[in-house]
Amino acid sequence: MPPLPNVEKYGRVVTRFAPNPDCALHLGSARAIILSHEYARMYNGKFILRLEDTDPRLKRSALEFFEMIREDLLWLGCKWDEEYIQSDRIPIYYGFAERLLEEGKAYICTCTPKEFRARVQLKEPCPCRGLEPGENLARWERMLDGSYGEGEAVMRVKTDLNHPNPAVRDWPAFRIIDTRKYPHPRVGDKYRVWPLYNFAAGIDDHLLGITHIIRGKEHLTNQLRQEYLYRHLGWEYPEAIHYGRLKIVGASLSKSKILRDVRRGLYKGWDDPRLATFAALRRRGIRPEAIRRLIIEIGPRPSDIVLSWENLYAHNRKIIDPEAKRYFFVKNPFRLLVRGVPRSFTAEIPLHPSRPEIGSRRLHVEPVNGEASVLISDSDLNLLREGAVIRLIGLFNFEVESLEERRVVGVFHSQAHDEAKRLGAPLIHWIPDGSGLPCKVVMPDGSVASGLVEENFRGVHVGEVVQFERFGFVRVDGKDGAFTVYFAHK
RNA sequence: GCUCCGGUAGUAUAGCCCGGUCAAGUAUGGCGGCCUCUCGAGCCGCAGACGGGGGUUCAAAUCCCCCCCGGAGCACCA
Repeated sequence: MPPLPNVEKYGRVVTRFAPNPDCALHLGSARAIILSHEYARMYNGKFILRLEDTDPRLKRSALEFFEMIREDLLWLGCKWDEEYIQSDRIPIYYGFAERLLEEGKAYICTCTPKEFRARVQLKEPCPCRGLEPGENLARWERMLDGSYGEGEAVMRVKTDLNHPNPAVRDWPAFRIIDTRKYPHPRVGDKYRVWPLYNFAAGIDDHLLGITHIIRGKEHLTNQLRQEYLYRHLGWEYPEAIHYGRLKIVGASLSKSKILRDVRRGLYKGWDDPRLATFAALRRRGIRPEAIRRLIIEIGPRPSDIVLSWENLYAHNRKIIDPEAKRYFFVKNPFRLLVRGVPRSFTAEIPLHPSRPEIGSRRLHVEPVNGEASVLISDSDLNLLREGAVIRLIGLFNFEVESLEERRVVGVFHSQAHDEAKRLGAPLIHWIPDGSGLPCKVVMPDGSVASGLVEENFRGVHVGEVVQFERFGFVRVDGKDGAFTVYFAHK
């Protein structure tokens, strides 16, 4: 990662991650989290988690997300040194509001948004802008005591009406929310005047001693706005780094969309494999370290990017490949009868091809009247042309005799693997007929593949990531009755 | 429309500030080969990019201008 700017100016680097707990976290937040955490770690600094739950109405936070966010951060390996929740800090914001009002640096505006916008477009002040501090304080009191209803008054921070960007002119800092109608999940209707993002975040970044803000570039104009607040208060704005927007092919990283579609039941939950939430990635067997490496590789550049899933999978594969045990999973089992099998065979196959020390698994085939029956995946049927020699991995080679509607019939050819090599015979996986544990594989697109996994699979524990040979890496999700695994990637 | 930010191979990233060593490095993906009793891993090789146009300069991915394209913001959201 590139060095942080002006580190020497500050005693200790302090970064923060400041989400609104209104949805499950997803890959889109990964940059803010991991970069902030990683930089803090790199400079031996401090990483703060700040929950920004200051909108009880439109982007309403929910208790379940507070906890989900903490879980995700821990899972990602981003332990925070301090935690703050903005709904606990309302009186602090009120204090600064009053100070600004007293000093004539903010005013209470009772114009309608439309009126205000029209004026500010023309760089003209609204009538409220010239009010005396006394009157402003009185109006502020009326906001607090309920004399003003929702939408009837806002506090605005004075900026520059000539600012080229109309969006930074006298921006709103507090608004009224009828919390009896829209109670806040943590503090109910205790407050009816709530700070807006730029006020709360601006105040907190200073108060918490944040030295480096790492956030998306959609906040670029927010920095402009907040700089006025800092000037009013005599503070110095921290270093701010704005990274570009991150997308990943085929997944929506829009909180509101995810929220809506989960609520609608389009998805099975926050960890539906079609989602790019951390919960979903976790369930699929994506390791946090893979996400961390990916994000660090991407860095804090300001350009927008569209990630390919392969970018993530490649990192993950490097992590899980050395530890994933190998098993045979036969998707949509199809019967293969091999005639002329001279005796019984036991295949002994290592649990991991490059780590023989961790042991092996055995599959036994007992012919009846010289006929051995095994199950193979229907996806291998295209390899079985009449006359073709095929090797059943670890077992023996056979020659295809005939393809029937419900089974393939072959004849024993030889046992040696070398013989298969010599003939260039394809290798396919299999399980003994009559064995196998039912297993469902939940794919990233939400579809489900089913089949049988070899009996040796019985010992795996939930959460383990294994490789189904010639199929892909999967994470064991459940083993009550039938097995359920989630597909990670090839 | 206005304000701002970006554009290096399929994807991601290095280089850009401080022009030459960049006929552009790396990872991943693709292709080919080797190896391996997996379509995994590993090894070797191949193909693949400076958005376009001008200018400055002995020399430009790097500096300047114009254009094109992409994105963000323009909320009593965060």
